[in-house]
Amino acid sequence: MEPGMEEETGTLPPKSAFSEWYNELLWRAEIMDVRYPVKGLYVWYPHGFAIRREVYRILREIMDREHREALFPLLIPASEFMKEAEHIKGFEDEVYWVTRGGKAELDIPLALRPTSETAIYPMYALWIRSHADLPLRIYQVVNSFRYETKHTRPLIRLREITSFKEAHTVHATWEEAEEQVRKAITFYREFYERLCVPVIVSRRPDWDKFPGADYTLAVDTIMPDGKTLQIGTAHHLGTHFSRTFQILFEDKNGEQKHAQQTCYGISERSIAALISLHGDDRGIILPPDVAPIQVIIVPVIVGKRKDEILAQAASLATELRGGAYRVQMDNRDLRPGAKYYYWEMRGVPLRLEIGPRDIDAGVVTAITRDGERSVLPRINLGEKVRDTLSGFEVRLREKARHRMEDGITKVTSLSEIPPALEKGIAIIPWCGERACADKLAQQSGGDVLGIITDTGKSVRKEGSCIICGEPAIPTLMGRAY
RNA sequence: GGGGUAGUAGGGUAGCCUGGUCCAUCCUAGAGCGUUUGGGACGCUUUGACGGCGGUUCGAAUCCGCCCUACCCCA
Repeated sequence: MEPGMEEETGTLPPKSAFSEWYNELLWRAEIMDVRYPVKGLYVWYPHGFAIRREVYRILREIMDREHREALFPLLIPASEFMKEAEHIKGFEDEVYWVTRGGKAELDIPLALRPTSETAIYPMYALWIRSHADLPLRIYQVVNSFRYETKHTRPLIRLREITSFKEAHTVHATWEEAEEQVRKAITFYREFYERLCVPVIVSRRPDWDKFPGADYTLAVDTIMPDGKTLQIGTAHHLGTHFSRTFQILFEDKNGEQKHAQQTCYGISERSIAALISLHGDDRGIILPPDVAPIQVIIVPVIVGKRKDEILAQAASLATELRGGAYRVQMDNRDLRPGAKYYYWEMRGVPLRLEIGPRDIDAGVVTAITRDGERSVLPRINLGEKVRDTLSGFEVRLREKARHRMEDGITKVTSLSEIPPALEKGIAIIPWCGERACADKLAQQSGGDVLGIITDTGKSVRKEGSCIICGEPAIPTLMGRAY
């Protein structure tokens, strides 16, 4: 940086410089500390971890409606891991191996799970006997390890994924499993709706599906720099794994059949999207649902009325906590302005100020994190706070949705693709052939994400392929993280 | 995978080539005391570092080797 061009200290890099903004935000807002001395591993600060807890509370709430949570071991014996050929091929280059216990070499090396199919399915083979055991729907929230060789990035590309929610379901028929994949997408849509994160769903091309799947649906969003981030996937596994791991059930006619399976996952990339889409030049912005502190009360103290003001602020906090808000009062010995900046950096949705003027007028001054100021009467404050917060949440969701819509461009010719990718996603007509997809990628600098669908099927033909002119299907292209 | 640059206190930098008065410096960094408080307060006092391991040397932030980590460029 040129001398004299320094940023005023105390401010973030502008969000328009997304990469720098993101890196600095992570520690300034106390989400992740990137200084842990192992590549690709990062530390959750308490505030980041508190956000994680709220986000995963919502995810669990949704999952618990028709899944049960369980927990499988981190270590997977090589003998199990190496059973499914496609799966091995997809992961073998990024597996960490435990080969010693103390000084002794292990007879069978143990893999640190990169994903848990091969830990879970041997047990499913024991658990499942008959059609009465189906469907089986289980999930777990665990860490997973992948030896990433590309550039690692906190919350986005990790060697330890700390927060992998993976669901694994088993069904009697292919169609039932297909229906489960479709439902997984509706669960994820609901989850991201609650985070106010807009998403777009597509079916990944066959060469980009999960290793060992019949097909893969993926949930993407557009980051502020225009690149796409995959923030959820759902896979129809068919009988690939049930054949390998001998997951058989006896159907109503007494016949032994291979089970049909699905799996689907979400990781802390959800939190990367959450903070990236909503944040601004002052810090992160959290939807009330996931804010560890929803309301921060800042007493504005003047010397001679100090006790009175603090008492009023404290009773305000008590009252609002009774209304089930997550409330904190900031009575540190700092100037009010310093506290405003502090809590704005950390994303608190609503700030209530109470000072001599407010007390005398019987009001509280309210400022939402997006800068809307209002004066609320002190009586029935709980109701007013609820309305203020829900209005804020709606604005946040709508703003993010509009930016996403602006980032998606429908194009019909090759030359239109690069400018569309600059902004975000291009919707192009594509025939489905790999050769054409490779040419598209090569000539536009983007990747084919997949065909637009929420269900994996019933895709309509529309237009003709940009490369070969054959009948085409609307397809997403983007620059993927 | 290949190449390059760098790592000095909580953060930002100087010093390194030419080894020694090096107790370096700045900040919304930390600690203490006091005065303050409606958008980043001020004064005084004070704490703290040379990425890790090994080597050369009477003496290493500085020279040499290996390792780790970060960033950039190319595949």
